[in-house]
Amino acid sequence: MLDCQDHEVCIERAMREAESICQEKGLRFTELRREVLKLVWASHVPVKAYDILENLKGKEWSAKPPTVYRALDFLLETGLVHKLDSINAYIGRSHPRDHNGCYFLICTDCNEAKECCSSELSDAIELAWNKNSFRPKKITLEVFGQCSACR
Amino acid sequence: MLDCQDHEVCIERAMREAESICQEKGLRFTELRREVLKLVWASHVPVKAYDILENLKGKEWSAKPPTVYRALDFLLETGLVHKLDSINAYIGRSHPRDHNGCYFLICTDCNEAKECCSSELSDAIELAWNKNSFRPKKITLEVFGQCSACR
DNA sequence: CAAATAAATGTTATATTATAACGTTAAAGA
DNA sequence: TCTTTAACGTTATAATATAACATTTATTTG
Repeated sequence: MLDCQDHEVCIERAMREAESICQEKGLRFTELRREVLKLVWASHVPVKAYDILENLKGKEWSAKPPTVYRALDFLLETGLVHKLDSINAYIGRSHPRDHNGCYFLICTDCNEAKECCSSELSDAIELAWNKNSFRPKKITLEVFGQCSACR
Repeated sequence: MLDCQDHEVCIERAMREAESICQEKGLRFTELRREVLKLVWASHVPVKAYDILENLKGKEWSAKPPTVYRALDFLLETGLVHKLDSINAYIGRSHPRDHNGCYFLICTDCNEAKECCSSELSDAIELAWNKNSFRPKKITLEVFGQCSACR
């Protein structure tokens, strides 16, 4: 369980931040993209693309796979959502303005995913790359285990 | 480019180590599993399951998807190969006896993947989990970027 | 050793995840 | 307003992976 008291508040904060980020960057935050982001934020549990698809169909949309994947691509590029590659699922980013040193702790019991930012960690990672004279572009760091509430 | 002078030697070392690990653990290292491991080790570039499938068909095997996925599952469980979740590809593990603190540096230019072990890194990671009182079971850490030879 | 059991593989079918390609609509810029 | 571009609709299909059940091969046990 996350320390999110009222998830409605959580969603609204995320939507407001998304609005302002898109405005700043001159990006079009369309109805569809808004709706998909809301569906991703519907819980703190990572969601699957085809679940979003089903949910969109329940509303007025004529949704087909590309509908969802395009919206997700936009949200990923903008840093508003994160894809958990190891489970092919998507999760809203709590700190969409910080693009570095963030990773996810995914509880295998309750499925909740918590976004964490740690500069110590990103420093250690950077140090390790330097040793290998490797120039990192994208880091995928996903940790599965038990969260504090589930043990 | 990796500092592997003669890849044949590299493959043979990996196969010998696999043999002895399976023997120690009392696991059956069958012809099929051997062949799949060889195909994974054919290069230092991560390979796709369906490419292995095609290669198996080129030999005497009656290979279908489950043929390959089962063999890969065995090799994954035994720690002989690693799955790179972000690209759905498989790579031979150079240090199959060390199960911790290992990660992969994948060059987006030459596609080569290098296995790295760093205790500093795994310590930093562990520290971060402790802060979140999270008990990690599986860590996926994949770094994409440019290797030293490609810059 | 032979029978029983378990493990591995064969086989068919299908589920899941994702994208290509092209047409249409809506928005932004000139 | 016209042109251009970006977003979305639609059809089809590619890529990745597993379920379920039959058969074969290896191991264990009586």
